[in-house]
Amino acid sequence: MNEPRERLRDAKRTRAEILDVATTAFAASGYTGTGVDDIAERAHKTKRMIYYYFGSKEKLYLAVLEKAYRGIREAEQAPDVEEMSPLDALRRVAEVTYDHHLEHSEFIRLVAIENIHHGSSIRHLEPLREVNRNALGLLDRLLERGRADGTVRTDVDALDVHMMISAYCFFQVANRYTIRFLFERDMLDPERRDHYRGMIADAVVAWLSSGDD
Amino acid sequence: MNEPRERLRDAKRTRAEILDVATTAFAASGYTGTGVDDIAERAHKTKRMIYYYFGSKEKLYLAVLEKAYRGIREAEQAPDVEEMSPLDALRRVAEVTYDHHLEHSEFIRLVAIENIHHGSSIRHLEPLREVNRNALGLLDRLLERGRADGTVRTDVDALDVHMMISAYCFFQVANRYTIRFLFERDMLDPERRDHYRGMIADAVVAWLSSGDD
DNA sequence: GAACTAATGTACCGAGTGGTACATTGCCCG
DNA sequence: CGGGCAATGTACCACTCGGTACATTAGTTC
Repeated sequence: MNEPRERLRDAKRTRAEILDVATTAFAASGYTGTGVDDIAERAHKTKRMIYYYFGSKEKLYLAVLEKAYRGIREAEQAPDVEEMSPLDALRRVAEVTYDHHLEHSEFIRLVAIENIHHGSSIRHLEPLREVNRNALGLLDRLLERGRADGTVRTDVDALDVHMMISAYCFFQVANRYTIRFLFERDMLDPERRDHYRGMIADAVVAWLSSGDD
Repeated sequence: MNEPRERLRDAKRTRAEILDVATTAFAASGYTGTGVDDIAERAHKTKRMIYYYFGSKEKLYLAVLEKAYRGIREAEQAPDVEEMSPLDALRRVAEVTYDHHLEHSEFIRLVAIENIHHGSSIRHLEPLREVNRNALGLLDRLLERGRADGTVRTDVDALDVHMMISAYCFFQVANRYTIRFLFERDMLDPERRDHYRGMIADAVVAWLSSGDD
């Protein structure tokens, strides 16, 4: 019953709302394609507020990028796979990663945008490196177990596997539009989702369980 | 000895030079990130010429996109694999596709840019659909042969395979910058090229030769 | 070589955009 | 309750950028 009364001036809320709208806007239209005025209007704030809280368009974009990256890694619920066999676990990881990507297309678009700009912004987000490298820990342990019991090939590391899986998921989301136009197939069609999830899972398992001699 | 004398006014050459510079510029900085003045200057032409030959920035970009797409498919030297076993042939296709992507990063960036813009431009390039669908013919024949002799799983089609391979290659090129920063690994390092080429080749073969029952 | 047009150069406009100066008002604290 | 500052509103600037009007020159044609 202690609902905090709706205040007209709420720094934290204002800042957060701007950040949310900015995330959507940048993801939708790119950095240069998004106007500060647009963001202000869509957030029902004035442009003045954006500069008050973020200082510049560039810094706002930086805040968006950082929050998106942190959010994605946190949301990445490490599936409980420590009990499973390495290969079963890797299959599971592939499946979870697939769903995760499809549910966070906004983040994927931000990554694409950042790469278009040669990573000029992410460079300033040093702390993200740690966050990201840690994300490889789970894969690393699974591969190690698999190598130990002879079920997983020995010539690939955690990042290799991560790349294989992410590439597949990323591609479908990021290139949805050109694919749909050129091949008349919507990769995000819910009807086909099981098929595509199964594809990467099958590929990863088959690949990793095939010998490297 | 009949060198055509260097003319000061050469419509075809001027147009072609603008198109080349524009391709590089758009690929490097995106659509909104590239100014018409920049292109003009770097092509040693005047802005006036761009409008004379292309009509608008949008139409220039469209011309760039079309030329890039056509060029990439033509350069796609279909490897001579009709004599090989289906699986060997598919391995070869994966390897060739990998190299092809790495050598045409400009094109890949244009695709990424186009998807950032929701494919709003490629929509106007109807003829490209035909070109692209034809590119699947080779894969289709290989899969058919493989299914016939029982070496290839039956639950995937040519586009599925194309996606698997392209996704992997595209990802490494398109996301080079964020990957390099976050994981301190350059996916385009020549020293690792054989490893990464082998990875997708192994994965495709292992995947397609694994059963689907 | 005169005439005609394709091809090019120059100078400018108007809208949009990132950013800011200055005024104002709600909220908390004593 | 009233002062003081955090938070917000308004109006504006400087500049970029896509696009164009108009003048000019190189090539071609007869």
